[in-house]
Amino acid sequence: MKITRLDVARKAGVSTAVVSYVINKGPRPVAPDTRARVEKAIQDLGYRPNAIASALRGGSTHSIGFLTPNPRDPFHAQMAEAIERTFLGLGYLVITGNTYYARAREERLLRTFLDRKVDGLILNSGITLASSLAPILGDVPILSLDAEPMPDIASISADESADAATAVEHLQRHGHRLIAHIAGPPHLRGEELKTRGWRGQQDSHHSPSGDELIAYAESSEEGGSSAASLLLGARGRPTALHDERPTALFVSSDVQAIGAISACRQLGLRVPHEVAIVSLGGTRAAGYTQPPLTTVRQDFEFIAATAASRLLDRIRDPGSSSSDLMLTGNLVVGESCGCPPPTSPY
Amino acid sequence: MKITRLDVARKAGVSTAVVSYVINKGPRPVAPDTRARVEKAIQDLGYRPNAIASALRGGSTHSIGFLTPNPRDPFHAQMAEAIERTFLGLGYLVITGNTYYARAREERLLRTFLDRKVDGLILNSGITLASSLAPILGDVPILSLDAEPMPDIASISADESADAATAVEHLQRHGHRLIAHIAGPPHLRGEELKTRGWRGQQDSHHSPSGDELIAYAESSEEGGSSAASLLLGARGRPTALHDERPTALFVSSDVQAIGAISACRQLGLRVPHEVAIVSLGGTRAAGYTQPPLTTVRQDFEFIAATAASRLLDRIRDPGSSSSDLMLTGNLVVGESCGCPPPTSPY
DNA sequence: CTGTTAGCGCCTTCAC
DNA sequence: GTGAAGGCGCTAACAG
Repeated sequence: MKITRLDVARKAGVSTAVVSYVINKGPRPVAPDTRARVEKAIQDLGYRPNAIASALRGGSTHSIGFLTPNPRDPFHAQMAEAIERTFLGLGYLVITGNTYYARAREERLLRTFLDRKVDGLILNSGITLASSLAPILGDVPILSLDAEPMPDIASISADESADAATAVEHLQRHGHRLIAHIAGPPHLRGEELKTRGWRGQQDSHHSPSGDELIAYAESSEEGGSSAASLLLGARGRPTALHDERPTALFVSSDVQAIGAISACRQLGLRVPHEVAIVSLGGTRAAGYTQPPLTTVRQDFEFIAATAASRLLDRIRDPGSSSSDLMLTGNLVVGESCGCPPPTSPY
Repeated sequence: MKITRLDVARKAGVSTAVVSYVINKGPRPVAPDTRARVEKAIQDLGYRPNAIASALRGGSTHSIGFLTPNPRDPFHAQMAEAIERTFLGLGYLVITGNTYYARAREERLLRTFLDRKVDGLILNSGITLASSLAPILGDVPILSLDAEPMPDIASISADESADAATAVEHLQRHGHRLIAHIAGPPHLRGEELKTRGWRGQQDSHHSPSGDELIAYAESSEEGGSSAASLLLGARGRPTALHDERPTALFVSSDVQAIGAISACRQLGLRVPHEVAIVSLGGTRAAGYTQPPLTTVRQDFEFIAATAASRLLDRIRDPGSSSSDLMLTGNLVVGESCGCPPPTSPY
């Protein structure tokens, strides 16, 4: 039942080499009629080359490994989607591994990817690529989507700090001073940068930016919800410096913002009237909250396309130097910040 | 730079066969001290077996292909997550392909999976597995998560029709008669079953179930939003039979329900007071809408675990007969149906 | 233009 | 308990 190249060769009355030449369109020319015979034999037999054997022989696997932290977070889900689609379009299979920010999983997946000889790696796991992993990486081309640039690893990332400033500034324009911050896990470089952006913008505006205005939480609805409860005084917790309630929240991710809105509602606080919210992400979900979120959007498709072209460049020419790219997002105005709804078309 | 088994053998002063025995714990015994020497050599050299070569030799790839239709839909995203996690825990790499309900993509991914000799396949692509694909499938063990049972393919699926009835019945208990239905693409078997469940439940309650109460839309926020606008008369469309507005919506998926809520808000209709909503899914997102969704939840973890054990059984013993399993979901009561909010814990 | 053939790295039967 | 060797299916260098 299993057809090998030898079967095709026999049926077409040629050698196996010729079959290879036909399939790979090279490296040697094949006479048109011979080619036709071979193609017919392939058709008739329903022959499919064995990708495993081909890979072993030294060809590439035409696959790349992709480490992503959390498919539940729509931000990462959309990124993953764009990556997968882009690479598939270019003939590469993307093998995705979810790390859930767990080092053990990250390491395990990385090993599997390398054992399977992926042609390249895209890392977006959010975990610092500590030196402990360096030795196992070998010389596979790597592209990082994390905010942490590493020597000899190309990277593309959002300019978290600038995006944070954009978000906070918008809230300031609405007149807010006491802008609290729902942050992601602080050990993640990207999250740290967002916090830094918030603080910088608040400082330059002479507005408070103390630690008591920050609540750290994981990037999930639940995380955003409990962080918001904390900051807005669910349990009547008075903030150390200011006994006023924050009038606005700068939230690290859309998904946390969804949780935060939910928490506000439970606390009886109206968004945006009593609490204004701006988040970072720009996922599709942001358009469907009540009220719609104001958020800073990253262009996933562009990131994926750029990632693909840079990684494939390095795969083709491993000697090419690695580059780093930082992208600023665009503010997408919803209503959670206090801006008026778009006038209805009716 | 690349270490092969021969290097290990040399360093340990044994033959390559012994190294194999040590690595695979068989099929021949190895003397304890020899084993120790080999293990040390492996350590020292940082040797990793080449999974490609191993697969070619005839071992398995320890990978399974997974076809999922749409990672943007949290329902499928959560399913995918559970599948990935479960199989990784069992030592299998899951290679996920997104089909977006496109036959061409489905076929292409399937081919790639087979060319790469995955040990098994999990299909959740939502597309009818037409006979056109049968020939390329060969004899790989397959488990389908689609609602359509196929001969010789094991399947696990939600009892869509029963779940739909559960949802509709809950709305009926709230006193609703004119319950419109936001349906998914009707060519998908699962969607058809949901519609059937809605109709059956309405009929048995002597409530209207005509086609004018159905709006078909893709499973996305946008789809749910426009379908809701249609049904609730955004453009003042009067329904053919009833000039009253439906008082409730039975929605095929959580993500559509999110869009529907958003549309209601834009139409100035309050949920649940003017429009009650119940959906199918039970995703995490359902808990964070305003108001929280009432939805029928499927147990993703259980489905994944069962899928894994059944597929792996078939991989180990290809002769074993295929079975079909249908699971009913549980109603998770939120507030979108009209039920009162849980009393606050404060 | 086409055929022959030597491996890629691994597993496993067979001999010792 | 250990070693030698064939072969999985494919590619590409080398001959013709």
